[in-house]
Amino acid sequence: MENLTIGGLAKQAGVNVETIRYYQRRGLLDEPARPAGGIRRYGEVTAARIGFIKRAQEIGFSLDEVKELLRLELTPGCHDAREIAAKKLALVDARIADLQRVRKVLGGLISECKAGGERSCPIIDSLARSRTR
Amino acid sequence: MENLTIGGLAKQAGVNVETIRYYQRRGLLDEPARPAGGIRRYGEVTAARIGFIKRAQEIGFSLDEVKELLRLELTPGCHDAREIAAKKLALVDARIADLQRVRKVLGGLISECKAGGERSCPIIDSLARSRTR
DNA sequence: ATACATTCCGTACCTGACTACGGAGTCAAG
DNA sequence: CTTGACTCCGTAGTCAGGTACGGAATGTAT
Repeated sequence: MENLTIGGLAKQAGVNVETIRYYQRRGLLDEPARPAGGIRRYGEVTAARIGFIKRAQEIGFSLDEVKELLRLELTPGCHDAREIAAKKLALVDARIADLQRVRKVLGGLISECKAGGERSCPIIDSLARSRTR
Repeated sequence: MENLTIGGLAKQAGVNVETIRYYQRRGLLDEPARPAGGIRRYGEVTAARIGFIKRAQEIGFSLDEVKELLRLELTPGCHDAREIAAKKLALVDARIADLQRVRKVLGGLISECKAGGERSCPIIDSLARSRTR
């Protein structure tokens, strides 16, 4: 262990070297000490941590939130993590609702458009008029 | 008409002055000629155009797409606008599907979290483990 | 020992849609 | 005629999450 260079770590974790540096700057990963003018070495633990970050991102957490979750990893209890997740869930729900509204408008315009003759475009027309809803 | 200063236009259209300038730079609005060292004047047409832009943005078009739609406003026929809208609809659908997947994961974690005892947090645990499935 | 590959480090650049700033010019009111 | 508000114009900063660059140092293979 502690045998990976930053390049090896990046390969292992499936991310760009620059991304690792970026996470270090952001405080999501710490930088191991540099042995007297040599190069840093990393272990599996760090690779796992990057995995954690990436999985958390996938389910919608920002890097700041991931940082918080990583902090919580060390503290016992579930409460704070649950709160963060619940907040995120609410945002996701709201975003879905938004998009479904958009979907409806867009779908409506498109089918109007298909139905109509060639006179003028309902999509353009609808945008040109102030919203009647 | 053509009696509004940029500030008045901004107020009328409900946007920031800087936003109007920005739209001009982006080519969504044209800049009226400046009368010999004086200040530009704008009319209702421009306010309506800004409304068009804002409505199009609301239903998810990017400024580049809006620019395209504005261009299409002048050409007869519906085909191109419909194509842009259909592409956008597909993206929206895909995004909704993504978010619903996220929603499910997040909801699952939260309820696991509520159910479990105090031993360790299922949210953190799940992120710490490489994804099963 | 000489290439060549990597690392280190700071800094700049990218996307999208703005927002802010600063100095100079212009306009309307008092 | 001065004050204050507004416009004009270019440039720079913001957010997130990275990516890219460039020069110096270090590591590795031949």
